[in-house]
Amino acid sequence: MTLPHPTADQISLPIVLAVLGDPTRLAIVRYLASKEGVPLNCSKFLDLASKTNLSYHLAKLREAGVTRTEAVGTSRLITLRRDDLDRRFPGLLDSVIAAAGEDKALPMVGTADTEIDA
Amino acid sequence: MTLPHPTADQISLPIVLAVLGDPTRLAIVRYLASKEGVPLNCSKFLDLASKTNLSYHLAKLREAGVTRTEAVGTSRLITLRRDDLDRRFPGLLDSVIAAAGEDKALPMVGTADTEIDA
DNA sequence: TCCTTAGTTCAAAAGTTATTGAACAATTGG
DNA sequence: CCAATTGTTCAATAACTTTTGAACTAAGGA
Repeated sequence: MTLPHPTADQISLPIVLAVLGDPTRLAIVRYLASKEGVPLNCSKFLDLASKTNLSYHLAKLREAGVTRTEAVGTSRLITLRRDDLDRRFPGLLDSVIAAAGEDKALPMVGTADTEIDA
Repeated sequence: MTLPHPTADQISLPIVLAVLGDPTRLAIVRYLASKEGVPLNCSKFLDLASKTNLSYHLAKLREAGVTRTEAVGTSRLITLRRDDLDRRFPGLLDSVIAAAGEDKALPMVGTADTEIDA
């Protein structure tokens, strides 16, 4: 049940930049980076957008090669493709995440939510 | 005759990423970086797009704070806002330019042209 | 002054991306 | 099996972005 992902060398710079150029998706990536290593499921991001819209944005991130999505039961476990991105575009993800970390204008994940660490 | 530019602190990360997410604009930025220090005029980029369309893309770059545009006579001298971008988003421009440098899929500036160094 | 060069503006058309709601599928727990 | 949970798909619409051509401005040279 593996969803379609580009291989590392299929990842395109303009597509990655365009995909990260959306505030909702940038907020998702920032949150994924802040929990690096921990695979998160879609519901974590429900305060950013509707379920349907989230599905759309998470598909964009996956198709661009920014995230990896594993289907486990009815859940999707989402992780950052850090090694592939670092190999392909050294330093890019780090600088984007560092810059996003400072950004008060970006939507926040886990502010209206019950924030229970599972 | 100074055209409107955002101040350094008005430069927004998602807007910069979205603006760089267009292949034509990324090619412009790559070329500007390759000639860093040398202000270029719009005509340098005529093999990327029509005059009208270039005007549009160069305005996007300027409004996002990626480039600075000086009006000199009937020309516009365009430079990268490297210091402002570096201050605001350390490492970002460098990693984008390095990644773009390798990218064979991006359109090229100065391939069909008469390439006379003025 | 007239012509050319360099670039902008405007409105329309074309294309693309984002958002929505309703309906669907698949897994899991009771 | 039934119901709930988790997420997807589809079609429609809304909202933007890109591209175009024609008309324009502003400066500079003959």
